[in-house]
Amino acid sequence: MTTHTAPLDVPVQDFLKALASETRQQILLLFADGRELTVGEVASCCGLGQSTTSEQLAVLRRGGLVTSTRDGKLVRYRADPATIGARLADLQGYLACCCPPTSGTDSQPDPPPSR
Amino acid sequence: MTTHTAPLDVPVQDFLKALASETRQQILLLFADGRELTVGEVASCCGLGQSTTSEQLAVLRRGGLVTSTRDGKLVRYRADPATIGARLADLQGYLACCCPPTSGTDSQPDPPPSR
DNA sequence: TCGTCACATCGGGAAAAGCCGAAATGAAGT
DNA sequence: ACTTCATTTCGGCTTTTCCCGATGTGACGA
Repeated sequence: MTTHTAPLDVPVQDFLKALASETRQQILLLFADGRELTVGEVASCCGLGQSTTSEQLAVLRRGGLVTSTRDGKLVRYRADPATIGARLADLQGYLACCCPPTSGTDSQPDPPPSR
Repeated sequence: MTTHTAPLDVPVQDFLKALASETRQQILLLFADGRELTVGEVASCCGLGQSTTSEQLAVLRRGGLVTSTRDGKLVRYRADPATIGARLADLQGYLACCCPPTSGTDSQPDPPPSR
């Protein structure tokens, strides 16, 4: 019942870690509107090395943000909306223990910043 | 209007970075149910040094997850549900460009995990 | 089989994050 | 004014993350 201090499961941790990088955020945006991209395409779009891109995509995949499939000698990456939604819901559940009655699902326009 | 690759604003970045640390996740759980805690209390609960705890709490505050107020010589920290909700909503909006129709806005308790 | 192309994995160097103890700040109380 | 106590800020060390070039792996075509 009450969301009693559960240490936040690993998939959600990987989700957050994957998201907590400006480079990976940038990469993720390339997959907007269900676009599919290869490693090389992502690399040249971001100006990153090929190996770096492969690694970052692996982190995103571990975080459940993208999936990959082989297509010949290419590997196509795309966003994984289902898992993203699931992780997001898990995160909300985790944070619910801290924001009890605030209708946490709603979007507040602009609460005055504290600093 | 279409979710055109917007680079994710800084407050949300700070939110994600604050959340992407096991230590800070653990700290955050201490504030469940609207509990208020001082730096020293958090430190002894987590087994961290006081200076470390102060720094981590500062990161959480920058991320909009907690707020602080002085109370005499103590500083009381508590969760900031309003800002948390707002950042969460921003994050959902950001991710919406990748998860188009997945009912990402809804908070369902138990979506079957994909792994 | 051999070569090639796309990607993954492997060392390694630079930058950032995490943690600590020590010193500085701020707010009481004496 | 001085002391005390909680917190913050300051060096510094250790660990992790980020990025790269080089090497390994798997798939295709000649």
